Amino acid sequence: MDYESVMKLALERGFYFPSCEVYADAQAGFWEYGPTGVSLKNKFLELWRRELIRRDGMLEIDGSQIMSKSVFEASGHLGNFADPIIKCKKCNSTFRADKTIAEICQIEIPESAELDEFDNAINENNIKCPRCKGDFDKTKNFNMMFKVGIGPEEEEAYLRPETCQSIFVDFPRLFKTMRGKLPLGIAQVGKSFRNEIAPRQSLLRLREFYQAEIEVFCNPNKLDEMDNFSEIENTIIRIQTDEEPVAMTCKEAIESKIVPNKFVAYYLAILTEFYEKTGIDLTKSRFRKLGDKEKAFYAEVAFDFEVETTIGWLELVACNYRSDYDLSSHAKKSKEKFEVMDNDEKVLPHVFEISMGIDRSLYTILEYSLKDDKENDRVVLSLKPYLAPTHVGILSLVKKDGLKEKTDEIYLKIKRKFDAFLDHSGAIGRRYRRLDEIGAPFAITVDHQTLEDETVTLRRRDSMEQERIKISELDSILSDSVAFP
RNA sequence: GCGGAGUUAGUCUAGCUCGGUAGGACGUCAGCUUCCCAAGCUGAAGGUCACGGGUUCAAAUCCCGUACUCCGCACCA
Repeated sequence: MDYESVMKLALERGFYFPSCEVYADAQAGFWEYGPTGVSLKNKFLELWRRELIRRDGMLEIDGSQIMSKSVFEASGHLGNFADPIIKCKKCNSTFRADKTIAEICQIEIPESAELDEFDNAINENNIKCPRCKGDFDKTKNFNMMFKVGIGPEEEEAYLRPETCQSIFVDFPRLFKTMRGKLPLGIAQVGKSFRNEIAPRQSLLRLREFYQAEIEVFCNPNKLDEMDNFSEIENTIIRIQTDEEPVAMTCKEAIESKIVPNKFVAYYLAILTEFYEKTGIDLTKSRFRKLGDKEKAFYAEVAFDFEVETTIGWLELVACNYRSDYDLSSHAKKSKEKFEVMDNDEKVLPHVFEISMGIDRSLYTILEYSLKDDKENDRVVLSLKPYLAPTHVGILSLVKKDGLKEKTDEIYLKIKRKFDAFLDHSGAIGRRYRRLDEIGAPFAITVDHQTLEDETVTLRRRDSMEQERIKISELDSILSDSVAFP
């Protein structure tokens, strides 16, 4: 289904909606998750933990969202995460200073240069606004990080623009106290903040957004010594280096040198196996190998995991080989030791990062799951049962003759263990349709026969078929059906 | 940030040209019906018409500004 339909579902059924919407000064790029959205998000993250964190024995931490200035001096964000911009005094158009100067008079000034250099170049070459020929104001730095003032002195600090910096900064302590051994994955789920110029399309371009990041620390001399490579050597990954994505096994990817080493291949594979289980159609996905110009400032090799949606290819995960960029910068700045022992070898670990956009992933799952079932005149959210915000609807066919009481009794029995929704009111068909829309895979209905033989009907969302089951079997049937794979 | 279009109840929308203080559909809730796939009947709740200002006796309607949403451009670890 298309973006508009997903948006409508999100607003009507409580998946997500604009932040502060009752106030006129609400800023763009901030969205809230409602009850169904939170439930979906929690289950998505549980799947992520199972398929990546536990599978690989990673450590998960939860760091501060506000971090000190030094962190971002070391990480390079204060210098590199900013663009020099110039604004036309007449028509208010904004341009990148470096790009505009290069375009008009072929002078290359690095974007990290002092701001005076841009102003001088503009004055000396008499550069005017390309749109209206007006004069430019002085060059300003637009940094995408949100600055915050700490305490009464308003000391300078920043909201993190990516969650991984706390993983790097915490690495020495975690490695020591958690008895770390390379390769070691450290993961974090949390919010990151970027002051986007033009946030767009609800969850797809936010100023405050969720990331699930994994940083795998490794010995750079042992990138092909990956014991568990055999687990995934036949896993098919789709890689795009030129025009079209090509499906190949991890073994083939290594042999053809499209993926540089077994270490990177292993993580691309387990990431693929994770997304397979979210219900997204992986034949519509690709790992796009980024060229030098597209890569982030810290990346040596980069693959973006992208999925084709109705609004185009969408980047869900950035996989970057960051080498020792982060650990060596933090070591230098903080004067702490970041080297660790790998058997008898002292190494400064390299880092491979799997940086997942949670909000974009959830949107994509919704888009792939939402179906317009014209035959039955309904909209169905065919989520995997283990991702469904509500597992089961508990319904009374009618309220009288003690059916309501019997239904309440069953609900009480299972509501702590499953995400169950109790509903007595309205026509039964209407209640089924409502459950279809929030993706509840099952509904059980109490009818007159229930009172005679302790059985209920179990209705399946996708097929709309019903079967009669004993109430005593309900727990085990549901447990099996909504269990994670 | 620039340009264009838009904003009326949870959702879709009528009314705007030609000013006279909001109407429908769906959805929601309650009751009747007691019924296995959005049925029917009765009733109800829900809108200071995005926000702020102006013109006017009177503004959803005309004018100005702002915000947000969508599209295009630019930007995008």
